[in-house]
Amino acid sequence: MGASKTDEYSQQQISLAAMFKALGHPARVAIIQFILKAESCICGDIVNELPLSQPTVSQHLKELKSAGIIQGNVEGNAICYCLNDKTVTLLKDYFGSLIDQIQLKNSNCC
Amino acid sequence: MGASKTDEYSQQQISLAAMFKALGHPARVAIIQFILKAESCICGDIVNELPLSQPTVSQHLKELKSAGIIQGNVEGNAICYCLNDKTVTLLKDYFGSLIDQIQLKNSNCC
DNA sequence: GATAAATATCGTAATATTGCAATATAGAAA
DNA sequence: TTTCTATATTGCAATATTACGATATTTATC
Repeated sequence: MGASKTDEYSQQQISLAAMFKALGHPARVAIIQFILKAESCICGDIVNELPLSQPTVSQHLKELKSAGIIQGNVEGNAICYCLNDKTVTLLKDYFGSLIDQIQLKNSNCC
Repeated sequence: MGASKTDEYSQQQISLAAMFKALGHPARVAIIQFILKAESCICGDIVNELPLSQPTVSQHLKELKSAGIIQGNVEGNAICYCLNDKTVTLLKDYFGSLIDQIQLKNSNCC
């Protein structure tokens, strides 16, 4: 097949996986880090920072955006990309509760 | 092309992305949650829990293992899969520092 | 050793991802 | 309205992922 059986999992599992997947590429990690580090988050600056062509960066931005991790706003004839605080909070909470469970259990039985 | 240009990123970006990628599938999120929830982490129990065939589950386990997120130990003629605390701690620290930066900046400029 | 049970690997089909050149679109400025 | 600049989309090739049946491997038990 090749397609994943997304109808067999909980909604929480699906969205958690989708957020992780969006972060699961070095270019996209680099984009997030750049947005955090830089003064501005203008698309063109991100393109200049990464070792990828403009269309490829645009595609990665689109993926981060459709996963809800970033958002883009028109700013003159450029686009300003920023983190979507709501999704980041959600991810932090999901991930945090996983970590809490791990630490409660000290669960390495092997 | 299709292959990612992994030689163009920092080691930290590459490993962070690899860990996120390993978690970026609902089946693998479900596996982690099951290992956390269940008393045991026997491979066969995971296979029974998931809506996937044994070979497919085995493949997902292999991916989690090669990303360092879980480890497997032989236990009789079964295999006991558990979280790898070291990697989980690493992931938590990486991710935590991302979150810290986000909260310091309150960085949505758009 | 032979058999059974648990897990891994192989082979392969279907689909998704990654990357880029070429082109399209949108807004600013002339 | 033409032109320039910034970004998005399209089309396509290369590669990776997902899934499973068939089969191999491993370990326990007889």
